Amino acid sequence: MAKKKKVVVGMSGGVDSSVAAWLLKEQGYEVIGITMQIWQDEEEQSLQENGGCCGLSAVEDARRVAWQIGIPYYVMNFKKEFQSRVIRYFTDEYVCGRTPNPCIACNRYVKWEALLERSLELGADYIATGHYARIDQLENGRFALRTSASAAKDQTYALYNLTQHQLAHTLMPVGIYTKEEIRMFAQKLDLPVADKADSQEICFVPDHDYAGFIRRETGYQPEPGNFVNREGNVLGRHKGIIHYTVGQRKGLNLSLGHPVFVVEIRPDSNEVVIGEQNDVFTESLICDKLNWMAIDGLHGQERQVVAKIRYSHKGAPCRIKEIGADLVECRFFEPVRAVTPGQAVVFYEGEYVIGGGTIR
RNA sequence: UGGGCUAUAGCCAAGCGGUAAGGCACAGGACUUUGACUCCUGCAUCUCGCUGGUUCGAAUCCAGCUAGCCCAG
Repeated sequence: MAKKKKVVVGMSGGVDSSVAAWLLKEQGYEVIGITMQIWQDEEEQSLQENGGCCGLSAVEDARRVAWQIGIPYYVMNFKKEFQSRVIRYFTDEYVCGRTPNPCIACNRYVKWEALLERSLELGADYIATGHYARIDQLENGRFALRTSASAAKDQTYALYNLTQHQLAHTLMPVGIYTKEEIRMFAQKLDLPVADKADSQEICFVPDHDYAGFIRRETGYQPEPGNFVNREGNVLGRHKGIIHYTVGQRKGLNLSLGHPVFVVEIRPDSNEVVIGEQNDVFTESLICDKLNWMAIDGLHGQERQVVAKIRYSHKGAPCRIKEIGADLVECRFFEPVRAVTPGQAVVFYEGEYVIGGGTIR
């Protein structure tokens, strides 16, 4: 009798990963539940009612779910990895005038790199999560993310940076279902987390004050500077570049009679450039730190793809081509709003992620 | 210290005797596993620079005062 494949499921305490664990058990895997402790202080559980994707309310909920489903459950400490690969990256990027996406870094380096390696060491064959995405092995032998069966809840964007090795050892059992279906599973199973709200906001900044977090975390003191328009005229004073991102309207405290937006952040001169709605649209971008998925590179070829430039972007058709080593230019057919340095751009062909990079 | 103009919420600004539009900003909420965007709601009631007066009734008319701007000195 064939030995059961062993899967470690990362359980956040939310509905999705809870149902994922159950689905895998139903499918005949030997399932082990793990919650990754990544940022909280143990005593800090009090403020956890809302939880993040990685909250610690988390542990209580996940433990109960695991017990209910009948799988072993453990908590593993990944604070060190999270600190160096997510929090430091996050604060560094803002200080440099860029806008990081911590979830993407967390996925690649913590949820996968760290959890997968430890799981493999423990004899697991796969790790699994509750992400709304699918993984297929293509004819060319490569593994690629495929959009979730329900377009309304697709999380491939945040996962574009996974490696071939990581994808080869990953299962995402909820990717073929809709959120509603997952909740129904949870209700039928009478899981305590069936009605838990979706996570949102940066999990390690529950009060939404990320600038305050950067100050407390690093001791960095934001330096006030000028808001300028494209002609270089000073429009007002800003609170320090970490408070802003391209496309931002709120919080500028600029009353010019009509809405204005951040169009550029200049860390060297400590200026934040302000423009009109139109000024925030551009028709091209350049990205680096590429990660190829369905293909292993462009090899000098141009390709027409659909690119998403932020998590909630519907995607825009464009043409991509290499313009240097680890450098791709992306030209959109129609201007896109608020291309933001530091954010990821992810390329899709049909339902597959072919790759992506970091906007520079 | 001659003449003229203007003083309405944080900013801009409607209003022209009948019981304070709108925009921006701001706040709260929705949306969202990042930051944003977007949407919804709220936002002048011993109130319209101050003090009096006319009137049933004034931000709107009158007088004086104060402040700022412009022209002439």
